[in-house]
Amino acid sequence: MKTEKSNKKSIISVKKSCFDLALTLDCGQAFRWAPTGENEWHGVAYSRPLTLRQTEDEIIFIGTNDEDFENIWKPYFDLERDYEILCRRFEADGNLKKAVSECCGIRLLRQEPWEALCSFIISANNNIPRIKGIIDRLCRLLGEHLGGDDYAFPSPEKIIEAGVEGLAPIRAGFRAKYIVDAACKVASGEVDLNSIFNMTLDEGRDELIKIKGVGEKVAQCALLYGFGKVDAFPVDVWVKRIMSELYPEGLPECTNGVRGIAQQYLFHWRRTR
DNA sequence: TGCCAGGATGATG
DNA sequence: CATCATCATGGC
Repeated sequence: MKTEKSNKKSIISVKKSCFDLALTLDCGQAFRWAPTGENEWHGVAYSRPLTLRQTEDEIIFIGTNDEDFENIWKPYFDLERDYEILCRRFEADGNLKKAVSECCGIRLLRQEPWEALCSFIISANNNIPRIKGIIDRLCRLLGEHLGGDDYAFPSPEKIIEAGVEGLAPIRAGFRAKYIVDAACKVASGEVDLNSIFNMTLDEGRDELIKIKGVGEKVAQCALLYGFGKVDAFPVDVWVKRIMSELYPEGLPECTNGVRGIAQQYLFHWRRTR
């Protein structure tokens, strides 16, 4: 992945290689990106608004600067990982080869731990369009206004301040009390998110399921999307079907160490057919 | 109307 | 250890 930086107007572009905006931003791993035009998307992460545009052979980052690109967006879009090689690896398996042929271009997003945790608490027994709606209302209600139509993801403190009753307008249903419980345990340090970066998958899972509403699946999603643990393996209804139909003996060898990324390809491939 | 959606929980067999 | 009702909401 080569990076071309232009000195003018804080526009940065990267060579498009296994990087498709629609696939990456709308494959069920993040919920705060929306299309704003032909091959153009806008969203907020780490309290930074960003617009992205996709051309024939490159992805253009609009509204950022060199520092944020290096510190925020490079890790966020997993730009250091060679997805060409990864896709070759996956092609060793017949089913994954089909998924890669249709979904090559998905990159695994490294989101904020707290936002990823909350997002997947909200995802419980829910569908993607409504998850997006609830998170959007949550950010508008309690998130810092960043100008324009952009809001940051609210801090645990703001959510505690609102309480379950205060969250009523976001219409999260039974999940509201889980969001507040997560906020309390994170704010008090009972659950230390930063320490999870240095934990094994099992240790991280045990830490996260202290929170009400966080079970095996939500914990694995948080580890995968919020902590960069690409071997975490969330199993939802779709992946459950894939595993019982395609891999009754377990995942193939070529997914070792990056099971979460393989899962993302399989999940999206299966869900969109 | 009934069913489904990136589930967790507590009770029951 | 496997199964089940319940939790609330919007889209179809």
